[in-house]
Amino acid sequence: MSPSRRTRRATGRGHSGGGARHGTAAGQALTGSVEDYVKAIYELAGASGGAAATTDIADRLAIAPPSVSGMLRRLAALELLTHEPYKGVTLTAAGRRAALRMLRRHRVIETYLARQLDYPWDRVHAEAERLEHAASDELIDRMASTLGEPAVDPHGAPIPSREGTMADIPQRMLADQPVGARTRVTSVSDDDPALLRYVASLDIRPGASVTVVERGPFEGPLTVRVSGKGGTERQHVVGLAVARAVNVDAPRGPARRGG
Amino acid sequence: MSPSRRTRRATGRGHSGGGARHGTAAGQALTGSVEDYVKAIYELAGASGGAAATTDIADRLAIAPPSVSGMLRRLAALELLTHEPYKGVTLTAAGRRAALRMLRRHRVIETYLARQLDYPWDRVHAEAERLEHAASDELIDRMASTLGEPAVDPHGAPIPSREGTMADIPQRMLADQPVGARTRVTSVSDDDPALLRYVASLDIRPGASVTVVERGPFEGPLTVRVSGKGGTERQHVVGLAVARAVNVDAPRGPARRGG
DNA sequence: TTGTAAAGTTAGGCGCACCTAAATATTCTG
DNA sequence: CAGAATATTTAGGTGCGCCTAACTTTACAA
Repeated sequence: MSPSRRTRRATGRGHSGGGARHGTAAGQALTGSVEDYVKAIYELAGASGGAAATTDIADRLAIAPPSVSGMLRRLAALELLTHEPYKGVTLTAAGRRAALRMLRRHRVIETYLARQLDYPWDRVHAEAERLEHAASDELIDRMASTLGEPAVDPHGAPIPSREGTMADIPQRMLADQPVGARTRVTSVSDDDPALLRYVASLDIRPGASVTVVERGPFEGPLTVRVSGKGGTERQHVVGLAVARAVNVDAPRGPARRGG
Repeated sequence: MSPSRRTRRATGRGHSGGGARHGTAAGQALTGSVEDYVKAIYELAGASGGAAATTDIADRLAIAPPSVSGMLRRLAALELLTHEPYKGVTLTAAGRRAALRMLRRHRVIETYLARQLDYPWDRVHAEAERLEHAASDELIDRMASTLGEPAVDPHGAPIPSREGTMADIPQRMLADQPVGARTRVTSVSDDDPALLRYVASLDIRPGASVTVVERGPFEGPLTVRVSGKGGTERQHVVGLAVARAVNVDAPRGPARRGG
């Protein structure tokens, strides 16, 4: 068994340690870390191509700011973003492409887990967070195809297409809606399972109608009326954290009429 | 946004760098590397608890022998194996448990990909090789449950149970069968996609009947008669690499009668 | 039994991705 | 506009998991 060994190793990895784990077909092979950074920056800066701050990235990835500083230098060298020291970073076209690819992976996986494997709403995120780095493009596409190319994930977030385009659904936080506005829930932020479970227990899900009935003073809690799919109508008082996690579409005409 | 950061980071990762990526519920949290080593050693040493050689491990993982030496020391510290320097390594009970867990993950994923996502036979292995490290135990169990707790993977290898036990199907290589023996294919080694495609093209799959008709001299090629499921009967000359990748169960009575 | 080939180990390095502590730049506030 | 608070970067360090080169142990054969 001796000659085969040298041969195989000589063919594969070349020289020094560390490095990328697996190929991804699109462009270079990115590590899981790089993928996480790019996705986080995209989510912070938005599709508009704005800048993201070091501290915000650090916060989102639960990493110390100096570590982020160092990594940003490497991401800039990879031409995934431009870095103006002390100012912030902006994704390049390649960076946005990489980010949208990860967003697609994440959301396709979430949708697949929920629909095909009966995963509960609040657990798909954590599972997808790990699988999105390990799945091949083929697997993602097979999942999407099995699901009939879904347009949104279980939390209502739009799924980027295979080609890397995403519907730009205008999002506004429930927290910003005026009293009396009748809105439709488009999506719910998915990164806190406990909050997600709580929101679901209030029947606040994509598609539900929510009307702001009252608003406490000094950024206080909101009283909202929720019309679920089954015609149910309930009223709740929710804190700002909840109101900020819920995104709604355009107001659907003033709800109040007689008062 | 400043106070939340310190808090979150202080809660999570503690101090120094590197380390495990994600928890696995069973025992400690093992890195992907550790999982690969343990699985490889199990496959080399067999369920019988034999010893594995450094070079063989290195060969199987496509890693240089000194790297393996170093890692074995760490695996020994984790009490997953015992290491007699210059002799070889033997998995402990914990090591065998960890290996069987990985084997289950790998084979459940392979089966799921093939049955639910129409993955071709020869591509499930590579995909599973990456997913097995990222999937949670919950996901594996949901997959297995969806499939009706399958007993074997697409290549015929037995799937360890949730509790970590595996049917010990006696395996013998087709290459070792005597001329005239009529055997049933139990499994086909899955790590070489090209070989797998070739074997499939000969209708040699788990369940097929194979009779050794002739055997070339000096470890030469074998002539085999293959009876597929559809009652087809074909004859092929296969090389030793193929004959060694195909495992068969007990001979099913002598096939020849008048000869 | 002794000499050599093969297998295995030690020694010394490297890149990645993280860390803390300390310096520096920017932004707010009085 | 000075000083404080905050954001960011530099400096120096760690463990992991790999590498090559060189050495040691073991196994086999003359």
